[in-house]
Amino acid sequence: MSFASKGMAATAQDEAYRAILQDIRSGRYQPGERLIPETIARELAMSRMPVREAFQRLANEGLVLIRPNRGCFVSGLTIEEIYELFEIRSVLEGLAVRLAMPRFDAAALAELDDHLARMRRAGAAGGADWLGRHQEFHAYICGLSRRPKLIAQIAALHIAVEPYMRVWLHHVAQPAHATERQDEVVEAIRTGDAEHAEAVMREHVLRTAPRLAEFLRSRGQATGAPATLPASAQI
Amino acid sequence: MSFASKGMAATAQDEAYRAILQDIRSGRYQPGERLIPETIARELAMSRMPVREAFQRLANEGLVLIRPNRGCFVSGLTIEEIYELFEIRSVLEGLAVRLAMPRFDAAALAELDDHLARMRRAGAAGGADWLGRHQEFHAYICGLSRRPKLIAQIAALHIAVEPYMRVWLHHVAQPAHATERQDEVVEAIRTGDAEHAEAVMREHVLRTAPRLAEFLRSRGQATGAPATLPASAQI
DNA sequence: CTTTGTAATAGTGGATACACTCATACAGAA
DNA sequence: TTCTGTATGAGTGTATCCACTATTACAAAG
Repeated sequence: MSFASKGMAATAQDEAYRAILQDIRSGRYQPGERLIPETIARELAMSRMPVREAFQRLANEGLVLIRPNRGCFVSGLTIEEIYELFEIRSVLEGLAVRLAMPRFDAAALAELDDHLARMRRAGAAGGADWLGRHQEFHAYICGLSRRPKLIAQIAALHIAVEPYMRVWLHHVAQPAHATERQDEVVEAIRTGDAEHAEAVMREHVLRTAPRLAEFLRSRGQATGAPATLPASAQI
Repeated sequence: MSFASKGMAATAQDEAYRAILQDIRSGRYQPGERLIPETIARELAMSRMPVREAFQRLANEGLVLIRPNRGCFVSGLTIEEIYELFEIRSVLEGLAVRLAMPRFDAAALAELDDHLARMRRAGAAGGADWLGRHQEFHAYICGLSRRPKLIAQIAALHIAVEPYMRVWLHHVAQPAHATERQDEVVEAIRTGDAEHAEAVMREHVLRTAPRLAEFLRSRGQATGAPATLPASAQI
């Protein structure tokens, strides 16, 4: 399983949330695009109200920006913000792998190898679902940390950059799946040294950022104009 | 400034959010307690709708748990969950201080000393607002990282444990403000060694967890019964 | 042609209304 | 007495409605 939410939607609001999330992740709704509750409500055969509440949730996760009285916009990330998300994810996934270390027995290591194989296969097959496999790989490691909140936060970070990763992987000849070295992570885990695994994971996560940034800069397009306020922003 | 949100509430929903948040942080609403929209709405002189939307936001931040068709409950944290939050915060604040390092000039260091002094003063005066001062100290350091999302996440983590910290500080003879060594953090920052400062900050944050946990265990009370689902939970 | 004021319209936030779910209390059966 | 089924009421989720805001288009004045 990757970073997709499980279970069935119990409520209309939940249904709306999943639908919109899906459309943002897939890129159907572009950064900067305005989301009109009425339209979406009609599409999903419900009223505007549950859609509004779905907007709230998405806004809290930073995927959408609600400007009071102005509407709801898919939040575009600046390159700096993308960097920031990678920085945060690097330490969180570092923590996750460190905490997961005691649970890497032979079976888990075998599972890891399976994930590597699946990723390689997906990469060779054109890379269409490489991104999903890659997320599954990370999700599996994080899952072994047995820290629900940590896992949720990491998932949210994966999702936030997903649209950008998607265009990157789609438009570029030698994207991540050719050059990323997940096996380094597995190798580090195999040593059994938690500190080392943490350091390698950090490095691994961070490595993607500059390359993605460079691509987005080259397209000039990275930055969805309206800056995204981090919802529960404080200080 | 500590981890309080700034600005005026633009919308009723925002007003509700702030009011409820405040009451959870202060402990007026106890973990496990059920929040009834109608009641709160009456208190705030508005309808139940903006209150519901505030619930959504709070649920995403993990402060409240919405059970479909069952109502909204202040989420109690188990001791394990509290540990988890400290773990997460330790790596995030470690990252923050590392990124902030280049901005610690003489003026910033002086400011830091001011914060230390304020904390000591608050501690000596009985500790009533020590917690606030302590949060301000951390907020100042994190602020210098210039990473809005990172700052927001750290703030959310501070807030989540705040109710527990509050009872601890209130009920215990020698709480954090007597024994915590914030000066170690400042010392580490003064060395100019980013890696070192990160390590010390991590250690510093983690140190509180076992003592808080012990207190809560002794009261038997830590765990608000209904487990808190991490909102955007995935995998 | 540009600028500024105004009207029309689309869209937002909030209040109310309604149907359905769940919990509790109670009555009747075992 | 205990168990089970039912009724009742509180509370939730969604739809609809209304008032207000913002934006746009357009017209009049410079």
